[in-house]
Order: sequence, then C-alpha cells, then structure tokens
Amino acid sequence: MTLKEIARTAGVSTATVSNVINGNLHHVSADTVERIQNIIQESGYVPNQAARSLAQRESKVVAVIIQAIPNENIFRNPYTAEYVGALTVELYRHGYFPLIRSTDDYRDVVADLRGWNVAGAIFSGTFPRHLKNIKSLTTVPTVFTDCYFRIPGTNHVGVDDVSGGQLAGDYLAQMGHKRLAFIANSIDESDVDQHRLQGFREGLAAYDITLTDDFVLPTPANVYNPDLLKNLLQRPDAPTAFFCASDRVAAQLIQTLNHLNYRVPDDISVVGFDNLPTAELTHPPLTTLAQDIDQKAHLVVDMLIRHIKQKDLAPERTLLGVWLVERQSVADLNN
Amino acid sequence: MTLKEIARTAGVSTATVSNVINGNLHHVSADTVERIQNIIQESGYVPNQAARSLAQRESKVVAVIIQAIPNENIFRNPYTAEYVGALTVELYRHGYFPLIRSTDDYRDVVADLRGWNVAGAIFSGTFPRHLKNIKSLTTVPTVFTDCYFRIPGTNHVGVDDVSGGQLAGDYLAQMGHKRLAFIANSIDESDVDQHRLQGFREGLAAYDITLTDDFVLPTPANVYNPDLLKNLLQRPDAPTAFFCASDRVAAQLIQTLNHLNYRVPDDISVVGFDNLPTAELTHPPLTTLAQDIDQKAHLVVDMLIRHIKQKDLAPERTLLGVWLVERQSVADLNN
DNA sequence: CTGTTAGCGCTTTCAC
DNA sequence: GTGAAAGCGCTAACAG
Repeated sequence: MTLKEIARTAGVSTATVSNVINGNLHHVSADTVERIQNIIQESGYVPNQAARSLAQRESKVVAVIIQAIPNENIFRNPYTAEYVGALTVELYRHGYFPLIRSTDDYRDVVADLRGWNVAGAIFSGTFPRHLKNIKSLTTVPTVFTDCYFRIPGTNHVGVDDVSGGQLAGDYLAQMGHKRLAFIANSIDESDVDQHRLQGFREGLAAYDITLTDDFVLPTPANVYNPDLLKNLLQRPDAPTAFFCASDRVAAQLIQTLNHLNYRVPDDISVVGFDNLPTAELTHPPLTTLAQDIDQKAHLVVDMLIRHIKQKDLAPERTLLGVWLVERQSVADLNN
Repeated sequence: MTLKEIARTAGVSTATVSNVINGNLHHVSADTVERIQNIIQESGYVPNQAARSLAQRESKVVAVIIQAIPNENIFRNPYTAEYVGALTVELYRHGYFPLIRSTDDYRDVVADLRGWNVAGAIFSGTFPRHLKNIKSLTTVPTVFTDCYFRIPGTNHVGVDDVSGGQLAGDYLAQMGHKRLAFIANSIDESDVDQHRLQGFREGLAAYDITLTDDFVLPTPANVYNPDLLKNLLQRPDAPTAFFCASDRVAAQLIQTLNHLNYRVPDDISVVGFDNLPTAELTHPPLTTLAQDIDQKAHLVVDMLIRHIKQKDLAPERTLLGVWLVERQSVADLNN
C-alpha cells in the first residue's frame, strides 16, 4: 500500500493525499478529506518514513547520543537508563523516533546526524573537543545535557550541580562531620563531577572545613577494591563521611563497607546524588541529592522541538534545581 | 556530499561508486576502487540511509519491541534495561540500528515494521493475541523472547524458566523450608512467570511440599504495601521463604521486610530471578537464579541476522540454561 | 480546491 | 570493468 495507490482508489492526485496525511487541510475540501481518511483507515496504510525523509531532507529521527566507551552496555548505569528511558517516552509522545547511540567517537556522531537526516540531537555527557569541529552541530537543532562545554549556537539543559555539592557539604557539616571524602564517577574529564566537587568544597568552606587532597578520589576504584578502601579507612585521619557523585557509586560504597563490617551510618556516613530507585534499596536507605529526571527529559525534548520547529530561535539555557532527600545513611555527630 | 558528487569527482558513474561502497568489488578494477575509497575518506561522505532503504526496500533498522503499558519508562525495570542495552550493543556491532519501541498496541508494531521497512524485529514480553494477525510478522524476520506464544514461522530464544523454578524449589526444600510463597512480576498474562511458578511447584513436589494458594501472589502488590505483607506474615502458617519471579521484586520485598523489622534471612528467606547487579546491592545480598543476558542478546541477534541474510531458513528455537547463585538471603533451617 | 511534475539519494538491471 | 537509466515512495512548487 502506497500513497499513490491511495490516490488512485480515491480518484485524486498524490498531492492531495499527501496534504491530507500531513494535515494541510486548508487546501482540501471537507468531503475529499473524509473520503481519503476512510481509505487510509481501511487499507491500514502506513507512510514510508524513508521516502518521507528523502523528499523532505529531514527525518522524524532524533539522535540521542550518550558518551560512553564503545560496546559498553550503557543501561547498566541506572542514571543513564532512567534518563534515556524518559527521553524516549517524551520523543515518542511528540511523534519522534529516538536513535540511541553510545559512543566516544565523533565519527559515529556525524554518521548518525548525516546518515539519518535527523531532525535534532540530544547529547549526554562530556565529549572530546573533536565535537567542536562537527559542522552539522551548528546546523541541526541540538540540546546538550550533563555537561558544561558548549558549541556556539547550541542549547543546554543542566542540573545545578554546584548547589547540589553545596547542599551536601552544608548538610554533612551541620551533622558534625569534619573529615570528608569525595568520590567521582569516573576518571574522565567529567565536568559534572567537577562541579559537584566544587560545590562540595564551597559548602564545606562555609564551616572552615577543607577537603584533604588524598580524600578526593577521581574514580570509584577504591570503592570496588575492598583493600584500598580499608587502607584509607584505617588512617588516623580517616574521613567520617563520603559524598559520592552518584547513587550508583554510593550504593557500591555501602556494599563494600557492609562487606568490610563497617556500619553505615554509625561508623561511616554516605551521601549520594540523583535519587534513583537504587537509593531506596541500599542498607541503610541512602541520603542523596535529588534531581527530577522526568522533568529534565521533558524540558530537553520541549526545547529541542521548539528549535526544530523554528530554526532561528536564540540558544537557550536552563538549569534545574536539586534538593536533599534525607534517609538514613548519615550519622548525626552532634551529641 | 552525495554519492553522485563522489562519482563526478572520481570521473565514474554512480553505479560504480555504489558497488564500491557496498563491497561489490568483483566488478571494479583495483585502482578505481582505491581512487573512490580515497575520495570517500577525504570528503567524509556518509551514505543517506533513507535513500538506501527506499531503493532497496529494506532498511538497516531492527525493531526492538518491548511489551509495556504506554508511556512507561521501561528502563526503570533493571531487567529490561540490561537486556535492551545488550541487544543494542549487539545490533550496532553488526551494523544495524535498533528502533526501540515499548507498546501494548499492535498498531504501533505494524507502523514501525512497515513505516521503517525494518530488516527484522525482536520482541520481548507477552503480547495480546492481536499480534497473530499482523501479516508483516510472517514476512519480516522475527525473534520472540521472554514469552511462550509463537507465530508460525517465527523464531524463539528463551530461558529455561521451568528448571529455574525447579532449582528454586529444590534449593529451598533442601534448606529445610516447608511453607513457601511465590510472587509474580505482574498480573498480566505473563507466561514467563507462569513457567517459573510451575517449575517451583514441581521442584517442591519432589519433597512432597505443596504451595498454599493464598501464597501464590500474582502481583508484587503485597510487597509494595507493608500492611498487606505484615498481615500475611502474621498468619500462623506464614511462609518462611519467598520465591520471587525477578530480582526487582525480591529487592522490593527485602526492603519492605527490613522496614517491617523482619530480618532476612533469619526470619524470612528470599530467592530472586535474573541475577542482575541489583542482587548484590540488597541487604543481605540476594540468592537468585542467574541467566546470562549478554549471551541471550548475542544469540538473539545472531539468529535474527541469520534469518535476515537467508529468508528461507527453517524457524529456530533455543532455550538457555539458568543456575543458582547462592548469596545470603536464604536461611538453612536444618539444624 | 486539485493535478502535474520534478526531484530527494541511492540501487540495480541491462547494455556496452 | 563501467555507464545509462529507471525507479523506490513521498513532497513541494507551480499551474490551472
């Protein structure tokens, strides 16, 4: 079943059918519209997306690009799963098809953007500077998320990572902790982690607390390796609390602490970031900084579509707030 | 940059360039091949997927269809996240693009299959019988997973749910448990859950243990509702162990039990299914039936591609084994 | 209000 | 070994 066949059985031209399908009804008489729509219904006609994108030089595809090492199962990371899942829901809701790609190679990015004539692109994570050289990025509407670098003319939706860090520092200081540690998600040049750390430092500074360099861990390696963690905790100046750049790392940390027979929070306190379902499964339940991922996905997709519909809009920038969710992984040292 | 432009700058016809791009080199002279490949390299040419699928009447897209209620974030379910993530990796590895769709409506399915001229389709979950009427399903190569119903001529990759249930029953009986309960994933007509339950019953039957009807819970509702769970556990004949149809439900159960101050495993034992990362985060770590999701995804994609390449292959059917991973959520009652 | 027509970028016979 | 040409299914001017 093709559009042409619909046109033939309706006794009209393909142009008219095309207009009906695409909702350009101002140029078609009411009964023609109805006749054609009936035929479409009965025949179960489905427009061919390839033909559509060829003719329009733009598809209904939106590239969702997640920075990750090649062949990694990105959905094993609960944040990525939650976020991409939410983006997917929003995109379908608006009639777009997500093309989910995880890569570290800018050539994959251009292949997707050009090969599929995408309507737009959503990026998550910090990409190499190579990205700055992709000309398509200034052509196709783009929203960057979970990163701080920007390409001129692109849009950005972020989370207020700095104030998240501040809230964590403030809270832990209030609870009487004086020796703190920070654990990042990964050793890459993640500026999200850097901002969380920076905020943490600022939050602590208000209480005249300084983070010992040894306790700023650029990767969760110590968390995965019980021996390293033990060494760290047996130092006389060992931290009494950890601020983790994600719930995922925090959950791993708690697991390892349990394994080493440290009690959380009695011996060691832990604060996470994201407030994913994971945060309720740890023992004890995790105190963490919450972000609203559904709302983020919603804003991202809305912003993208706005720029798809109107190509000359000025670049936008939105920062979403975070808040502390207090559970039971932090001890109060004030008594 | 289009294929035609490549042809012009190389001084050859589009047919020749097309042959080079698609690796049909038997008809092209060595130096022509090299010349064209160089131009392609330098120009950063990317073939247009839409044009390709139009001309070939088949795209490089594989539909990945997950049965789910509309607008649900399917990746919040850790099994789905893990599985779809693994499928995605495998598909990209073979040059295919996953079109991930979660739906409950067969019309979405036909729209995807027809609209995108997909090369193949992978289904996960139990679909309504409507599916049987989709003619495309007998046309496009298809692999069904995580379900037991089949459409004639289609392929199937499954997990040995029955023996998983048997292993669970056998293990719990061996550990001295005599009053058991089963919790399914959801109330839908999930035959995966049914097979796990059936196997569980068989495993217990070998020890002359019968499952009380009241303790066969068709949804995790009791798990999410502390009051319901408490009522159940305060019965004089309360179960001493729960077999959950998934780690996700098991993790929720453990959380609620902890919340109600029941100790796992001292008061209540729990067994899960899937062996996801979640199973290591619970307190205590979860004893569960493991399936190899990466291997499953690998087999599924291999099978699909085999049938894409050769359309007249006979339907295939593969069953993957499961095994028990013993952690600390089950008490030994034998002393 | 409706039809004609010329592509979109690529593949694929079929000649040469 | 290479090229010419006819489409794939749809859209978008432009006529009428």
